[in-house]
Amino acid sequence: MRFNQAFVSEASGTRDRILDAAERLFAEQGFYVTTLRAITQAADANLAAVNYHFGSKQALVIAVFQRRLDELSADRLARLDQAHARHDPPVLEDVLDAFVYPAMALMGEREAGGHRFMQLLMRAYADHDEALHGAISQEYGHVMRRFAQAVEQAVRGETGATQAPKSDEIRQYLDFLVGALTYTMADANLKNPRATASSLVTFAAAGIRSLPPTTLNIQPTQETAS
Amino acid sequence: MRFNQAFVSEASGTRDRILDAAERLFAEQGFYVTTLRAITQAADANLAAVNYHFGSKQALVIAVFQRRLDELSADRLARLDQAHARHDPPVLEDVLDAFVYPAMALMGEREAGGHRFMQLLMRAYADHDEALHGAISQEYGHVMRRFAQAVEQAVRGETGATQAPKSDEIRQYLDFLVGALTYTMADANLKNPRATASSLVTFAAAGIRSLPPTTLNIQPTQETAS
DNA sequence: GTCTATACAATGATAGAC
DNA sequence: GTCTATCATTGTATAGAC
Repeated sequence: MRFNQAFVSEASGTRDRILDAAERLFAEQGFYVTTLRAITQAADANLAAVNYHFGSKQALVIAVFQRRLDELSADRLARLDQAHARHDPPVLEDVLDAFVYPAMALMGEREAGGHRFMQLLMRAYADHDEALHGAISQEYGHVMRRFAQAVEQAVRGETGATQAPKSDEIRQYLDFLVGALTYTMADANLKNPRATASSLVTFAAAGIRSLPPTTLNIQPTQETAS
Repeated sequence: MRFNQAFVSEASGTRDRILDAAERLFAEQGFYVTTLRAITQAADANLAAVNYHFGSKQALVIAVFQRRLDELSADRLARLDQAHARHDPPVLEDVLDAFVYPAMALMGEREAGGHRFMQLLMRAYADHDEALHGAISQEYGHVMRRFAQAVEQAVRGETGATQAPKSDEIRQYLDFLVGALTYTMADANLKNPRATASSLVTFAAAGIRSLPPTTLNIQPTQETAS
């Protein structure tokens, strides 16, 4: 429904200019304090252009967001494919690294605006904004499903057994990983992202391996001392 | 500097009414969308009363926040003391449970507003608000230090060795726990908080136990399959 | 000291001309 | 598609009543 858009080469440059300016300003100042007037001024566009192209400020936020999120998801899935190619049942650490590394890579890339995106991700989850939350979980759902599948294969491959933890539990443990990752990477004072990401993979791998196989009633003794 | 405040029994009821109304509305709608006019109207107070008693909307947010946070911290520390009383070097799971349980308990308590507080916590970390972030980390810092200490004792007690993982690494792994906890509990669709909290303790305990002791150069082989 | 009424600048959004 | 003009609403500040 937007054929003209693809036809004209530099047609609606304003839309992209607004998108770029918004991303930069959101990263520098955050959603709330960044005004549409500041965005349009930086983009050399008119105030009303935002509402024309995106409908609302919230819609602009989602648009800016989704662009990065697509990038992140693509990077993760590519690395997951690599992990699969390396070993038939993938190594658990490789799978987790495929999930964690791309997020960490965002930290160093852009001009000091990497961790801002993680903050935006946190805010997206914290917000009651159903539209934003829905847009993210739709994209995220697909990725998470593939990673949960890969983790299940990895765990089953390790034990050599046909039994593996239930999918629901694996999904939950992946949620733990997402939480730890998002929270940690959102820290503005994070010193060594690379080392932190590595630690997180070790941490999560140990946690996932602690999952008991399905329908296995034998449990390790809880009492440890004295 | 506020002696009259303590003297008069029901003196400034408006301040508390505003605090209560703000908490409820923030929980229901979030920081951003909740206007001061809506708060003062719900509190049956005048608009200007907010700025008189708190100075600004941001200061009100912090005040609302700190009230719950103090409650949460006190609960956690009390349970940590219980864990210490149970075993001399505390059991790792007990320590982690002392940290996780109070947060989970918030979910069921208040009239469907429990998980909202966790969302507010996430939002606080996601926000670029330095004042809010500072107010939280100041309170949290003390608590986290005590828990890191307890975890170190627990791990050292398990191995029986005098060596334990470095404090910095333990602190980092606790950050992972905080992230996973906050993220998970902020989910509005969380079905079984109790079971989730239990899983999280198991998950984190395994992760922490995977930490290598200090100055130990021997590392486990990364290659797993074939 | 506590509270109220009122005013102010800035914001997101919209309508209509071009 | 773009722009100007305009709107209602927001957080905040002030003057003054009790």
